[in-house]
Amino acid sequence: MMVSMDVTMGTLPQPELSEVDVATVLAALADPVRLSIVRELHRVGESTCTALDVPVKASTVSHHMHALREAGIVTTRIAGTTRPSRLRTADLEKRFPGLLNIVLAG
Amino acid sequence: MMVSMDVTMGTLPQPELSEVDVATVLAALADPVRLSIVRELHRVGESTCTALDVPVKASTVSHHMHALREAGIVTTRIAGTTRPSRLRTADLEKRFPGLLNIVLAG
DNA sequence: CGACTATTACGATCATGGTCGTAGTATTGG
DNA sequence: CCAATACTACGACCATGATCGTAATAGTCG
Repeated sequence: MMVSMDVTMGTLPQPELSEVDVATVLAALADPVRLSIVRELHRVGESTCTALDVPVKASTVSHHMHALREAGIVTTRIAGTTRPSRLRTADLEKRFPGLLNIVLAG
Repeated sequence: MMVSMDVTMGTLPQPELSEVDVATVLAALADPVRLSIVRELHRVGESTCTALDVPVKASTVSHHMHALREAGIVTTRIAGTTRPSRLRTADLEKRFPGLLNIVLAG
């Protein structure tokens, strides 16, 4: 068995939050499945697509995660064959103050 | 000529903002035309559908205003044949603190 | 290498909703 | 009443995107 050689894995491509406009973020959040994904990520901290408890197929979850990533809402790191994602809480709060709280409160 | 008999005209049906869920508001705001309507309403205070400077036909503007009204974002009063609308700024700030500022800043 | 798992890419289907035109309603003014 | 204006209701068309199944890719374990 190999010891892990590099803890600093890469992340999937994601935009600078300063370059993301409001319309993109709102459109990404205007979906019930994606809203539940965001809330679950906030609750558990980090999760892969298959571990999420949403009523759609895995390929659909991947599609939604892609949309959330392109909107700057989540960041996804590469860990072996898995792609754990988590909310970009600090970045979002700086760019859109209060937005995350609004979404999580609902 | 008749003097106006009743300044207290009615308003078009609108929901209590406490009964509006986040998904509805986000979906209503996730459209470029509706975003520009919201921003213009904030700038001029109040406006009718035809007076708004948006690149769509009047019937489409009416459709969008209907969506914004059902989402609790605008209130529309009845004034003769016109229907001037304005943002429900205070209600929105109480229900979704910071949301309006995020939208208007973009 | 081969089996298994996690994920993504791709194409197909289908529902949602943005847009328009037309028609209908309501109010004002002549 | 008649005309004009503001708006809405309705139906039609069409682009977008949510969903799925399948296939392809990549890592892990033996």
